[in-house]
Amino acid sequence: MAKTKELVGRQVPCQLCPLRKLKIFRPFNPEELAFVSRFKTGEVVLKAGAPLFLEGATSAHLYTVLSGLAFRYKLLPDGRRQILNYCMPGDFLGLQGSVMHEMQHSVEALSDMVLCIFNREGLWRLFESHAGLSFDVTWLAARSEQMLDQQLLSVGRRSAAERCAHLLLHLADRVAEVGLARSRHTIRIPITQQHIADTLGLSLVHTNRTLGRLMRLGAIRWREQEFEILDRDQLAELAGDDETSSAVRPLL
Amino acid sequence: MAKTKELVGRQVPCQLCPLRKLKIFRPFNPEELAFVSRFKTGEVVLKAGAPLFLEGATSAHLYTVLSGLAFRYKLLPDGRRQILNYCMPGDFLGLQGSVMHEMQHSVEALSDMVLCIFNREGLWRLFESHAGLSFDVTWLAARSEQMLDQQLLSVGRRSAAERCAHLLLHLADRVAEVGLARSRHTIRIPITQQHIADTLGLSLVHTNRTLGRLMRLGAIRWREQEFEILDRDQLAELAGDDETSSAVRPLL
DNA sequence: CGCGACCTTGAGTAGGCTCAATGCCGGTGG
DNA sequence: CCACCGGCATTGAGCCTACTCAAGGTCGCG
Repeated sequence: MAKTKELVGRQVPCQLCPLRKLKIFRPFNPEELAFVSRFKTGEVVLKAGAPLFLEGATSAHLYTVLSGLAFRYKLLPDGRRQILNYCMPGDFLGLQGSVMHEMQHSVEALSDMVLCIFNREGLWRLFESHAGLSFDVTWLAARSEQMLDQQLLSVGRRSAAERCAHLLLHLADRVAEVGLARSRHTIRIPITQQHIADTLGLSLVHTNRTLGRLMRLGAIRWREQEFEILDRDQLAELAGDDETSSAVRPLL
Repeated sequence: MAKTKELVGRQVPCQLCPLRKLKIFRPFNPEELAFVSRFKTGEVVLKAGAPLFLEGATSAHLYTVLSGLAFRYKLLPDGRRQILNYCMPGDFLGLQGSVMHEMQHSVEALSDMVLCIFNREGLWRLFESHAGLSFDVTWLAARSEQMLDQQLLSVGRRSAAERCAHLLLHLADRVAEVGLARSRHTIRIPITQQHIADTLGLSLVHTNRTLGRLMRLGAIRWREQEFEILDRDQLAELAGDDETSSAVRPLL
């Protein structure tokens, strides 16, 4: 049986973290970098499909995604699943668990991933000693709240086609931000239509038909677990409201 | 013309804030209280229906709800509205605006309200000087993210009846937490069925019919802009998943 | 070669939507 | 004092979006 979760000792020192080179992340001063480096206790490697958090469990850890993708979701008792959002490199995970008693959502790897591990006590020390970094943590929390707001607007008030258009644009933008787009509009993420459906509050069948319609319109291309934006303007028009929220952000 | 927004100089000193007596709020030590008191720059009085924030505007202020209710919402260009959540006494508003460039959502008073005003720079001083309070701010952000998660699950995956049941329970619980329930289950909040509809991603007509069904089941009572929980168990059963998240929380 | 994961398509159903009209109530102006 | 109006709840009718059930296709893998 293949291991799905593997713990690795400290690997990349934060100072050399490849993510920091991206201009989307604000530069840290050496002192901050040193602290974050001490804050980090190791790395985990996750196989695609493996759980990182499970709803109801308590987690002593915080993570920053180094590479790979994941999604956050909740289940209803009868198995209906709602995907809340997607986690990309640079995202900081597990704050809810560190701050509340137990996890109120689950997280599952979408692709193989590597994550930095921090622990709760470290978070407390961070607040005690580094106002700037504390502010960063809060900033990140506010940002993810914003993304949830958008998602809620979509699911609550947009039609199926609008939702699809909006989600695909949003995903494409986020992927591009962290340098994962192979070209300007070609996105390769290991996502199935079932994921899309569970993200948008639609059924699988209807999602398939809606994507099919978008394909016939020439707006996108879909080929086994990967999609491509062909006509960004058309999608943006459909989506209605194209908030481009890509602001420079901290990376813990 | 009646004023809809009125600025008032400092009124209640935080040490005497009536909200602090509620056991749902964690006790602050005198030093913290003193700081928060300095952080506070005044109060606003809002008439029901008046806006507190408008999407796209920048706001220099943060607020804590002292009394009254509000709701946070987003609009689509064509006017469709999604209510994101409700704001109750003790809630801390405007963090997004303080932390990002501009507001990505609007807030409107549901009833007459009084709010404490803080300003951005104060927030920064808070982070610099009070690790505990900074942590509290983050805690509150994580909590509201959690509530959004729940709401998203509801809108994405629950049926109309389930959504209504869940929302009414949720509102009743929150109102009771801050001591606003007139009795164990009688909730009096100035909410219309249009608000419910916009919260749940349903049409007004369908919301009305669904509530009507709940009324005929004897689960709730609805009388002009106020409702009452008659059969909590039945509602909880319908809602499926009754997370009672009422944890002791900070009050800024 | 069979199986599992995923995408696709058809057919019938139903949950939820729109349009439209009615009733109630409180406020306002003549 | 009454007529009118606007905001809110309610109900009927018909439609359509999105759902369910079901089957079939492709591809990769053991």
